[in-house]
Amino acid sequence: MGALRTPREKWIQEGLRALAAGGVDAVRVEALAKALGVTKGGFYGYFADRNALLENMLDTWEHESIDAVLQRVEHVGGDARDRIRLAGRLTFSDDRLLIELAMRDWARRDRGVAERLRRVDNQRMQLAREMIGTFCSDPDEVEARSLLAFCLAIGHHFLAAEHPGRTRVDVHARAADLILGLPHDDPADGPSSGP
Amino acid sequence: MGALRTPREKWIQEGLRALAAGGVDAVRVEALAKALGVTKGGFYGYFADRNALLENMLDTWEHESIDAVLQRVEHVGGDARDRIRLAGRLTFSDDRLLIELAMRDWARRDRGVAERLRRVDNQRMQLAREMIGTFCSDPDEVEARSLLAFCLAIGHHFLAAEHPGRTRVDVHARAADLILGLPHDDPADGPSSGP
DNA sequence: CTCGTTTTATACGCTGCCGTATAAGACGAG
DNA sequence: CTCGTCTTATACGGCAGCGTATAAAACGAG
Repeated sequence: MGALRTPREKWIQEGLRALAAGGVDAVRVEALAKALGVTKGGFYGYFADRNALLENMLDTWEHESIDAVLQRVEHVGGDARDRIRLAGRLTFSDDRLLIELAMRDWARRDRGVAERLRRVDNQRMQLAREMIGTFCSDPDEVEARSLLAFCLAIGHHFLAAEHPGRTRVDVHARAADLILGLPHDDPADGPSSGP
Repeated sequence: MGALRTPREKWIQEGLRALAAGGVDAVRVEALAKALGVTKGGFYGYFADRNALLENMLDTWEHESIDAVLQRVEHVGGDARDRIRLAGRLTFSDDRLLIELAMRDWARRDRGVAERLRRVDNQRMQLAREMIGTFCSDPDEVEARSLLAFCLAIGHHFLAAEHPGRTRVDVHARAADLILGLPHDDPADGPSSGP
């Protein structure tokens, strides 16, 4: 048997890279081939057409998004607040983030993509509920805080505003503390410690 | 002089519609022409090329986004919390929302768009700061709550997760109350009224 | 009505992309 | 080395979109 010089996975991987960089419309067979240093000759041996590649990209992404992150968070110890922060860092790590954002935009125009995203988001949301439920007893408030956590994690990447005199990281951290119900001293009070 | 049968504004308007429906890549001269019931013949009398149309679309959007909303909110009375909710409803009203979301995705890939979005978002964020500042004294917390307000308003449109037993509207309202510092009775307590 | 101006339709060449067909090349078995 | 198989390159036809050029049509002034 001959060797697989540029196997299926390469195409999918490159497809996800193109998706992250330029959205679905940037996933073009001939462009991927050039990026891989080959021509599209071999492509149609693995995929019926461009759409089949897109489906495979979605399968790969859905699988990895759910499994890779959730398992790691479960096998780690620590306080619920630490674990939800870890989950956030894992699911929105640099290499996954751009794909994530492109998927969300894609999902607004394609029902199939929206369905997959719904499955992934529901799993993540459930994780958030469990974590937040450990320190918040009102179920309605747990749901609201979970929604906020998610919207903060995603939304701040779509937000272009600046924070004069502060860094986005600091503001984000403070916002996260608000969601997680962690108190801060009011600077109008004394230098430290509350009542 | 002959009459303008399909003036500049028509092309821009149709361009924004296409942007909302399918993203930047869906803004195609010939497609817009067909949607307007004409051919692209007249297009190049108004615009040097497709890119010129995109620039004009951005100008129009930036101008309307800032002026239309901010002025209306200022000329209205009422409590700060009501006004920030009105601002949210205006800037993310149905007709503007889809354009808004498409812009945010576009901005991630085009520095010029990102710059315009930054200007718009900074104005809106400033409004949020002023509103929230009326009932929150710690500047860091004002900033964090403003960020949360914005992320909630934008982010929940990118979120596919569901809320079993609740509606998104209810959860969103509860989350908004959290940001605005409005208390809710804990259902674990008695049927009503706190201490 | 006639004419000139303004606006639109039509036709063209060009590029980029899709999917197919076929030839060339790499690789391992024997 | 030779052969067959698996993989890739090349060539093709087709479609869609851009921007240009030119002809046709609408419209208002006189």
